[in-house]
Parts: sequence; structure tokens; C-alpha cells
Amino acid sequence: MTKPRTTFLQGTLDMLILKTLSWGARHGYAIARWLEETTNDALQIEEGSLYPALYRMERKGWIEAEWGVSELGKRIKLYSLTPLGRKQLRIEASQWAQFVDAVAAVMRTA
Amino acid sequence: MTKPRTTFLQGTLDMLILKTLSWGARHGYAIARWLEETTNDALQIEEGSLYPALYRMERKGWIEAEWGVSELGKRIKLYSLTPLGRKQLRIEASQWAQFVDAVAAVMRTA
DNA sequence: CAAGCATACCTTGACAGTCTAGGTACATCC
DNA sequence: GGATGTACCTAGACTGTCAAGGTATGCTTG
Repeated sequence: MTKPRTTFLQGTLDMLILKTLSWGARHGYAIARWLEETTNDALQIEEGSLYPALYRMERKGWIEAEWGVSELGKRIKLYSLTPLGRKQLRIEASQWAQFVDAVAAVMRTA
Repeated sequence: MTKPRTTFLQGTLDMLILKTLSWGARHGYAIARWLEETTNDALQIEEGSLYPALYRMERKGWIEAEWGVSELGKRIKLYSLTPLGRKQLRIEASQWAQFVDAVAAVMRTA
């Protein structure tokens, strides 16, 4: 079993975050934990990638943040999807599907 | 139909080139044309990405080059897979499959 | 009570890979 | 002779990731 390659993550992190938030608001740390859990740690979300991504996406108007408090009493920055973010998710999901198809077409050539 | 996103290409270009060469030697320009054709132009291979990639891969010992002449009388640099490259192709294909599965697990969550 | 661990946030600097936009050279076709 | 297609290459900008640091706090455990 080969180690997962994070190089592939390039460009998909935004989509994965958008998808995570499509189920409801979450804070950064929780987004990372959820993604890792959902993929059985096949994806590792580094904080140095995560937080800049969140900042980037907020600037683009895809998500918005609100400060709050977690169940454990920690201050958290709760992110939720904007309508624009929801639209962006649809776009990225479609592009991703297309790309995966294209790569599959190359890789399955017999 | 949304435009294909080249951002996703990050990290997969090497694999796609390796796969292309697994069918036999080809020169750079032909590799790009073949990939575009095979994917119905879903993938666009920019020369500014292609040639650096070929150089990189040659340095890593995955491919090797030989100068020749095309059917059209142009000088071409014919690349072929080394045993190391063949091994690398297997590794990358496996990592790619894993990554696609992981993303699928996130995206299909209902 | 102190130490360690998990939660939760953030930033800086290096690095890798892609893209844009150029360039060269030559052959063919109109 | 000019346009187009083949075929190669490169410099510089840019984007996104990663490694490695940092802060703060609450809970558990010895």
C-alpha cells in the first residue's frame, strides 16, 4: 500500500471544503478532522494548507465566518457556505468529474 | 459544459506522460497531441508544462531521450520509458486511484 | 499542581509545478 | 511570400502546498 500523495490535492482542497460545509457550518479544525475521517486518513489536511484556503475562499465570497464557542469551550471560527459558494461547489464538482473521466480515458487505454 | 480546469493537472501530468510512453516511444509534441486526442480535448497540455516535465522526468531516470527525425522530416526528441519509469507508472497509478477514491468518498456523502 | 495532550487558531518562508508569452527553425500549402 | 503546422525550448510570474514554527486554553493524569 503506497503512501497517499498530497500533490494531487492541488486544486481539489477548495472543493472538498465546500462539500464539507454543504452539510452545515463547521469550523476549520473540524473540517480537517471530518475530511480525514471520511476518507480513512487517505487525505491529510495540513493546517498550513487549510487556513490559507479558508481565508482565500472567504475573500472570494464562497464562505463566511462567524466567531463562536465549541462544545469544549474553545473559541472557534464557524464557516458556512454562501449562495455563491454553493454555486461554486456545483462548478467544481462538474469540473472534477470531467477531469477524472479524462484521466481515466488515458489510463484505461489498452 | 464548464471549461476544463488545468489546476487539477498538478501532479498527474507525469503519470499521463508515463502512460502515454508505455505504448512505445514518442516525442514531446506527439505526446501532447495524443493526450488531447484521447481525452477529446478535455486535457490541454501546454508546452510550458510539457517540456519542463519531460526534462524533470529524464533527470529522475524515468524516461530517456534520443534525437531522431519525424515522418515529416523534422528533428524530434524521442522519449521512451525506462524500467524505473515503468515502476513509477505503477506507483503513480495506484496513488491516483487511491486519491480519486478518497475524493469520491467525500463527494458522494449524502 | 504540573506536565502533557488535544483542541483551535494563525503565519512565515521555501518549494514545486503550471501558465503566459515569448522565441527558434523549417516544411508545406496557397 | 505569407500563413500554418510541426517541433523544440525558456524566462518569469503566479498559485497553492508544506514544514515548521507560534499562541492560547481546557482536560486528563500522575
